[in-house]
Amino acid sequence: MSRYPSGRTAIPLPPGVDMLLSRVGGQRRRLKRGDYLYRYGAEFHALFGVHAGSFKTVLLTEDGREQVTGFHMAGEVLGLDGLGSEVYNGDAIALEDGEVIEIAREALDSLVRHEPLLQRELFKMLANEIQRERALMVLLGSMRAEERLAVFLLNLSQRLAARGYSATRFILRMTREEIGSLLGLKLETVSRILSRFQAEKMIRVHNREIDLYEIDRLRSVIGRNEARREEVAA
Amino acid sequence: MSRYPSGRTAIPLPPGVDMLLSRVGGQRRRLKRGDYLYRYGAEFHALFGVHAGSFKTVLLTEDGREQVTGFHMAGEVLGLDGLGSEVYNGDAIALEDGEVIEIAREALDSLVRHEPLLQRELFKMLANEIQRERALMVLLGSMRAEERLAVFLLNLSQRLAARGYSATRFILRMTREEIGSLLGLKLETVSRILSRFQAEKMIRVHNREIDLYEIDRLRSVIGRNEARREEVAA
DNA sequence: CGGCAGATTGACCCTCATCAATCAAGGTGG
DNA sequence: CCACCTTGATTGATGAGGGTCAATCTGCCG
Repeated sequence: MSRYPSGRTAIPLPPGVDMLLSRVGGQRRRLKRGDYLYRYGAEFHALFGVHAGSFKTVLLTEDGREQVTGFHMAGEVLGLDGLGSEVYNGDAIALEDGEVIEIAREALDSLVRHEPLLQRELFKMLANEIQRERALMVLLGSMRAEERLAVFLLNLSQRLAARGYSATRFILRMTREEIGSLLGLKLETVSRILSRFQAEKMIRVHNREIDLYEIDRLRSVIGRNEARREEVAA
Repeated sequence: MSRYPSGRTAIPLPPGVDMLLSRVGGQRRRLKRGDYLYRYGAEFHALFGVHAGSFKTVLLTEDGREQVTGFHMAGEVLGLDGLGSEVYNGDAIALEDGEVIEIAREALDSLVRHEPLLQRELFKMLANEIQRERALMVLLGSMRAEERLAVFLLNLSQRLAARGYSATRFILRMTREEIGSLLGLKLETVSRILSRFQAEKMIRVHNREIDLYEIDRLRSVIGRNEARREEVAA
């Protein structure tokens, strides 16, 4: 289960993504930090498998609000929500230089028709996205700031580890403001709580560099408030 | 495109749902208030089209949190997120007596294989669910309590109107606590804000009965805070 | 008629937003 | 190569919006 894919970067892809890319992977595209992968309202023409770098997806509302809906790294697929509609429903922006593989809608459509397995895989990916967002809803709806940050750090750590990177030492690719936007907090709050975690010796923060010293204690931050009502059921 | 599927109540179904039900609709099932339509972790065997009544979907987390993820009425389809996995990922519970139409996975699988249109429809429904949840994320992440309730009331009103019911007068099928759970607020806050809206003569509340007197003012509650930073772009 | 779940309202307090000052790190142009 | 400027991060002081605790009220059902 634990592998050290060393190499330039031998990234273990999730099986579904792997299948998708090997069958319908097309054009590659390089992006520089700040580049838009796609924009809100643009015609949906392809999914994108992230090959290198990281991205944020942003949702814009009519009334001028904007909110980060996720950070995405190698091995993840962007644009899924466009599948059902004709346009992209938000922006996707590179947080650093990166590269994606296009999965053209056409190629997808025709292949999916003849490949039940692939079709199943797509449904699964859509469903996973729904799951991911529900988890965020719970976070936004019921967690206090400390818990949100703990979840955020642990989630990042876990995803990086799954890709063969260190689970305890990594670089944040996004600003405090972007983190705050995802978590429903202001950047000052994000900053303060990271500092607090550091003061409590659970982590070390220096700008974008993060060291997780005590993952267990970090984990125990989650749910250390809020009435735990059950414990023992009648 | 617009059809009025008979019945005592002429409920205009969304076209996708209509198609789905007419092609793969199977067993009907009656439920009483409080009954579970499906439970977290149960094997996924069918989607459900709501034919009458209303339901709440609830997400449960490992650490004992639970959160309402949506309220659903006639014409909506439940269980979509199970498509990609083998189990249901939350509970669905009847808020009042109701009836659903089962769409068995088997029937679905085989028919979808030969029906690109139906397949497309399913993708669209999944994508819509993602959209719906993103909207909730923005609500939870960036709106104040008043705004959340305004959005909630307007959304309910609009969905009821789309089904042929009054847009200005309706009965809430859920408790204050359930509303709060969806909106990330405590029931006391929900109650207070409804009272405030009433004091400002925008609505009338009496327990579960709601009258929307001034939909426009209610609409203007949304976004009447929060720095509107652009207005005129450079 | 009594009991109970749900709703309302009040008082108080805590968390987080807001406003603001300072600091650190890059990038750029001289 | 260094001074300058900009962007992002940190930290403090203050206050408001909701959470929490608690009392009361209202239907509703047995």
